[in-house]
Amino acid sequence: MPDPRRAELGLRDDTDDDLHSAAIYSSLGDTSVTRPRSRRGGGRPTIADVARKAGVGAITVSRALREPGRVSEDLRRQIQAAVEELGYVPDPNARALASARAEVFGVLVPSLTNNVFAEVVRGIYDSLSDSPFRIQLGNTHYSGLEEERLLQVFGSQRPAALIVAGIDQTPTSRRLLENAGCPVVQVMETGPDPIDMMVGFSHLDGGRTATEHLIEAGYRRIGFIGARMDPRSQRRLAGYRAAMEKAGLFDPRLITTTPVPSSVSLGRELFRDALAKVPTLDGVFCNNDDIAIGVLFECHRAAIDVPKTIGIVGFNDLDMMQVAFPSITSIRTYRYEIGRRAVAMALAAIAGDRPEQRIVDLGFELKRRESTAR
Amino acid sequence: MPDPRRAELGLRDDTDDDLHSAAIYSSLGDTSVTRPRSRRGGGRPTIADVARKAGVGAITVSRALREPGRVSEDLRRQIQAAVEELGYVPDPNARALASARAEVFGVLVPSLTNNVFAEVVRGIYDSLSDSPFRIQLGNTHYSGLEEERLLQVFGSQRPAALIVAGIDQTPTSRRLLENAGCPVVQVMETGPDPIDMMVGFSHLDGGRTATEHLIEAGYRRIGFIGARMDPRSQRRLAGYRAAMEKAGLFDPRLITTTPVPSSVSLGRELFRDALAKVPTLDGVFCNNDDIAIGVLFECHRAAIDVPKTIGIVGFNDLDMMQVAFPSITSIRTYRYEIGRRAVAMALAAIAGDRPEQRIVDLGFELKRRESTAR
DNA sequence: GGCTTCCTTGGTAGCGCTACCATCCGCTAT
DNA sequence: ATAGCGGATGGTAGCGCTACCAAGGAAGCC
Repeated sequence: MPDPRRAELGLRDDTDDDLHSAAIYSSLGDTSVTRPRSRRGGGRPTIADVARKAGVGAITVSRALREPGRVSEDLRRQIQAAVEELGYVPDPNARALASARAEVFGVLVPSLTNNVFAEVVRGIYDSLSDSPFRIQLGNTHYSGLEEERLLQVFGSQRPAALIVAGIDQTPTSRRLLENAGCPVVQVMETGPDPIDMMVGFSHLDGGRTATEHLIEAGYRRIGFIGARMDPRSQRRLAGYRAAMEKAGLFDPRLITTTPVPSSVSLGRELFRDALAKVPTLDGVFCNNDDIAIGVLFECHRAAIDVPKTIGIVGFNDLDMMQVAFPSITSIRTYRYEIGRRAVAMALAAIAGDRPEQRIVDLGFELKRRESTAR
Repeated sequence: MPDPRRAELGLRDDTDDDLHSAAIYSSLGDTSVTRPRSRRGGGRPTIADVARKAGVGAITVSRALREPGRVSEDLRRQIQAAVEELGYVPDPNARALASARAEVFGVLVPSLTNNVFAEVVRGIYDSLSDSPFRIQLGNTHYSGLEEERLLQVFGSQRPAALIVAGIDQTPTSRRLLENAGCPVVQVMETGPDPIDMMVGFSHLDGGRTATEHLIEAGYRRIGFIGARMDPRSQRRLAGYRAAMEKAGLFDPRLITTTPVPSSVSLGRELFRDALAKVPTLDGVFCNNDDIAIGVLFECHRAAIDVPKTIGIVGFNDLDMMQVAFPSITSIRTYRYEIGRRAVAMALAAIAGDRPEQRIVDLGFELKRRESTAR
């Protein structure tokens, strides 16, 4: 257990120890004069300790650890042995300070609990787990201001790469990203004007595809139900609108949205609102799957037949959608893959071979299921 | 956009600039002799720049930023002005190196996508967003070995505090945590032997309460359905077992588990297995809400009446449970609050007033709903 | 008035590491 | 042989910041 007193008093408890150690050193006629155990460090072994034990220069230890190929095998082995014996672990802070580059990926997402971003983040973590890179995750809460603040904080660490969700950065955020001096990947969406690199798909096309599917299935009074209405939701709505207008079915009263964060219960409420507004509603394209599930449950509760009376389409295709009864049609998106690809592109850029394809569109897939099988 | 060539060649592009700047400085008879623009730093303003501009010593700037109370208001204002004019942001790496303490909270969770941990993490982030602390989030994938590895990595950064999920650390992990030299909070569960501090609740009691509720509602052949079966699931199962044995209803064939990660579709499959094994099954206590939702959908599909034929209880009480049709009884847990409380305790310990209550049990609540209203 | 005490401010010396350059060695080309 | 070259190794000098100590002055005390 960590010594409570140490933390309580805000003290580091090494002063005595180290005076002590220094005394021992000098009484042994050791090299304590040239390197008295510092009063400040936690007493953990440093690269100099390893170097001394291995009988080499500190810089050679540094090289053996970072670029093993540039050190002869003999020394490498000796150094490795010394590292293990001492339990040496490099100090990332010192490393970052000396090299002016931290082995850190900065990741900015608007939400931690939204399954969609959680999947992207998981892809990022999985891709980086065997690398020396750490991850600095920031939650912007869908706020441009918060994004700017976090970018400032992250930038001060000189990260190796930055991954940010979305393409609608504020001018300030954009400038911060442009001047970050490291690869930048915008994820979740594709767009015309990347800061550096992009991985995602077109939410507009997704919304359009979902809506066209409902139209083709014979639904006519198709509502759009959306919560949160972040830029990606807006583009799905734009896709919905485009499809509806093209079919001559558009009616603004069919749209029900709220800035409130999305949830299953909200889906249920919004659907009731929508039905109250347009009793002839015969289909809904839901902003996301949580909303769609809420709609489905409300249909059950109100004994509305799905897909006969109402057709339902979701967005993202969570695992739940294929299990639901009836199973729910949704737009399958590749969140995990987006995370993986973003890391792969960033790593390539760091390694020097920047991918020539700066914008990667991973697409989506319409999963037709029972909820629209009329 | 970051200069692609810079990253491509692995070069930093400041060499020319800085020779340049140095030349300008000296031609202006500036202080370039005492501080020629370094070749290495990114050319960003340092504390020395601020100090010079404000006409004070560097250490005073440092103090003004960290302990404003110890600097006169006059100087504080001057320094603040200089900071803003230069756009100075302290380098956290240099700070950590010099103070042997990084302003970082290390957080270890077994999963990033499991809503339960996502909520805890959200609580942690929200509690820390106005503090100077950054968060280092690690995903252990429910692996003790991975936890040890991450603890090693995190420890090398000298974090200000560590928050870890669960109480079943390996001996190595436990030793690493004990020697971390910072406050440690174990979250999600409570147990008898904290490493330092704990915030959570009793999963055993939760499992028992859920099961007792089913028994009281008149169900007899009550199954346990669980996926993943991490230590917390095991304890819920133990609670189930205790309740069933006490009522003389226990039968090992009623238990259906799998080490596979939990999901809604898995819930459906496990329920089918359970029913095939025990056709007289009349209730299920589900390891978590995803499983419960899967069970509910399968009941719909198979036209099994809930709650008449089968009673369902979930665990965690996601928002969805109250919206489902029928709404699903569940054990409400306070994940977000666990995250907040863990941070509050860690911050208190850092500040010096360690909470005298080292183990905080936030409890749970049985939410009775339609799925068990027989 | 002289002394202690506290408060404010600054100088110095690192924190642990790596960039940069120098050195040394063994080898090849002439 | 000897200059030239590339690879291996090491020394030096920081990276930007803060712990530690010292100094100076104001305020309080006898």
